[in-house]
Amino acid sequence: MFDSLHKHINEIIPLEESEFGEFKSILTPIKIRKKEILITSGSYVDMEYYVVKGCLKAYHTNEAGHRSVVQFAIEDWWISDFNAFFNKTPAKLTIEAIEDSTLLGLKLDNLEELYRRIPKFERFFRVKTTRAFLSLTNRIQSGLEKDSRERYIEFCKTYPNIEQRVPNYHIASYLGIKPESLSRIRREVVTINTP
Amino acid sequence: MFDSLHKHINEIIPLEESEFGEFKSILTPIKIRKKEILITSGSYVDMEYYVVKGCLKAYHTNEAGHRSVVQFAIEDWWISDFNAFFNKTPAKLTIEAIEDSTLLGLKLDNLEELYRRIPKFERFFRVKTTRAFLSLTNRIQSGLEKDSRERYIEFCKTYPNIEQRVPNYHIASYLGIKPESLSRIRREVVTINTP
DNA sequence: AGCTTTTCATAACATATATCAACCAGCAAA
DNA sequence: TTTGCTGGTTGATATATGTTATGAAAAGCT
Repeated sequence: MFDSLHKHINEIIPLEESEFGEFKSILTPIKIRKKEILITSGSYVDMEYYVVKGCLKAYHTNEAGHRSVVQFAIEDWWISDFNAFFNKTPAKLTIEAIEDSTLLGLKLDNLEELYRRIPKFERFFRVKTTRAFLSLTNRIQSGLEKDSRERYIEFCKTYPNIEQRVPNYHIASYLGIKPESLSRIRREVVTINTP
Repeated sequence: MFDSLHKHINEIIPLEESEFGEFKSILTPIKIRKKEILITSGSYVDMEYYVVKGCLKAYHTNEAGHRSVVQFAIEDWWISDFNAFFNKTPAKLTIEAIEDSTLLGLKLDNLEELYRRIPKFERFFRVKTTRAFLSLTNRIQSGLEKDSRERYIEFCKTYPNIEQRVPNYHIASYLGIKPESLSRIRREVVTINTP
């Protein structure tokens, strides 16, 4: 249950066994079935979640009722409505399991207490957040200068494991296009690659 | 010169005078004139920069030579090619002054050393990075679900001080549209607001 | 002041994507 | 078996944005 997380942290900050033990003690294991809701839009968000096993999506619903997938998460990723989590405001996102999933929940209060007790964790999360920030800058850059086909191809290369697991209409939503458009793009891309 | 930065940090982490003194000692004051290049695409990036006074843009140039503005920076913001800075890889962005500017440069090595000596700074930059991450999630969400007009209006509301200072074609580029499209949008928006 | 460059605006036409509607295959539930 | 649901595809048309070209006002420079 905790092995993948231990490894995940150790790749950035080597930990004593006891330090990881302290971390473990503030985590809440959670099981969630496909289609169940982890975070409901409008509610307060007291945890961020590490994905041990499974696949989830975070989506936003606008005034017109249209949904956009803001984030996917699979094994070894963190997911939450981070805005709501860090600012203690009501969630604007909904988070739903795409597959049966196993998570480890981490509360903000416990995290801040952990930072005080073991500063290594402050470093770990600084590094993680920096990397997350950098990957968002890349996503924004793609959105600015690439057309839909290029973004789709890039998505397949960057996240082959996600592309295999989630329905195409979720990917379309993540790319900011309609499923019909993605279908047409896929037809062209597939045709080009199969002579 | 250092007052605004001192205040900027103190709003997140109250510092002893001596702690800020240590920070000051690793900063490099830099003056740059309008249109001068701060970071050249392809070069290595040894600093991130705090803007004391002025206005700059970070843009990416694609294979076809088209440029997209990835970031603006005005007083109290940080700017760099953060990907190149943190990963010690060649810059993919160009950073150019839009106005004569005064900056404070911070080297990665000095920053990491500072983290070891005064852990408060690790906390400060964790918090700053978290906020930067959150603001990028908002920008991505806007890109997914809003059309160009809405994104332009949102930009004007969020960054009125930037909208006043930079030419419209820079804003168009930041929004991922062509200046001609922004011109059309502005005509409609202005018409609606002036009966 | 006079000249050049920058910035913004406009128009006509081209293209990509959205929209709307219909359809189909696979599959699970009844 | 039928039924309904999910995920995907296709076609006709509408709309938004890009492209190309032109011009004019504003700003900067000598």
